[in-house]
Amino acid sequence: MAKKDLARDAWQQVVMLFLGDEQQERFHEACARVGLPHPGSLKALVSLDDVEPKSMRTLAAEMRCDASYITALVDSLEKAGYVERRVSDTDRRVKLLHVTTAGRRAKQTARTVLTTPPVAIEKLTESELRQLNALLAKVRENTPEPTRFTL
Amino acid sequence: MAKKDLARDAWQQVVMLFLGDEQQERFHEACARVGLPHPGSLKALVSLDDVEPKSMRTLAAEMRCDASYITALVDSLEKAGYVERRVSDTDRRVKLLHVTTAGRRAKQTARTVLTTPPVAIEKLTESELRQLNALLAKVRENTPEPTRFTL
DNA sequence: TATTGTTATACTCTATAACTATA
DNA sequence: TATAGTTATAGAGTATAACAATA
Repeated sequence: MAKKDLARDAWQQVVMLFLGDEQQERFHEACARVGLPHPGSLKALVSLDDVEPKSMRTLAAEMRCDASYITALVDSLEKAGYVERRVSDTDRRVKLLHVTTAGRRAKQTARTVLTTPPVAIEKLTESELRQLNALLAKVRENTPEPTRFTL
Repeated sequence: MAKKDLARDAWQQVVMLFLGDEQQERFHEACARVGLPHPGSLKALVSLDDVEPKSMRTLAAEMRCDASYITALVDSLEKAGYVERRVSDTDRRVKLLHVTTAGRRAKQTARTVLTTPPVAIEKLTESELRQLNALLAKVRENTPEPTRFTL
């Protein structure tokens, strides 16, 4: 088989695995666990850095959604006590989003739910898992722009 | 590292790869290419079998959504000429969804878009790709219920 | 009476446009 | 004048409830 087809096959299997495991339902479960209303707000929380605050605008760009929606998302995050808006010292138009301690805890909980592997993966042997990890790590190293958010 | 953690790591990498590659945008692109209004209708089309017709109810159960929404999705698929509703011979309440020739072509187009691998995967060597494929195939063999839809 | 599919309707998620405050 | 964020509003996507036809 041509190399191109091998690559396509590999990705096809990833897609099917992912859709088959219903990661979408995982996302909803994670929302329920941390008490957030919808996946958007959770994605926003996960997109924020624990120590380096981002402006609303930056977050909107990263999430590729409208700024007005970010307002709504951050409202729910603030209501849950997971982030604080603080006016920037250098530009008073800008609001910086600080993740609170509770926010960090919530992220950790979400991370645990989202990265729970499907049973099929756990059935691999230890050495197979090591191989798989090594290959996936290599793929991620090759990724041009690193993932927008880190789990 | 414990085996459990290796499995979690592997899955975490899959999740990040998948989200990083913006498979969601892929889905929208595939919709545009085959002229369907939204991901829901494309997912419905891809969930249908080319030869074995399914009832609306069955499709609703598989897609885990309300029957009334299936009505809307199938409306758009029928408008695009990709499926036909045919009343069942054995139960006249039931409508069976037949994929048309144009529908099969559309599925093939969508498949091509959705399985296009991210560049990072294409950078692996041929032997690494073979290894990755073999491991992923093994994972999919272990999957308890086979994926709802096959790309 | 129970079930399949449809219609009418309402709710949730997300975007566009108009607005306020600051630069 | 241009930019950051908010508010008001509208649109898309999805569900719930009531309904018609068939079982």
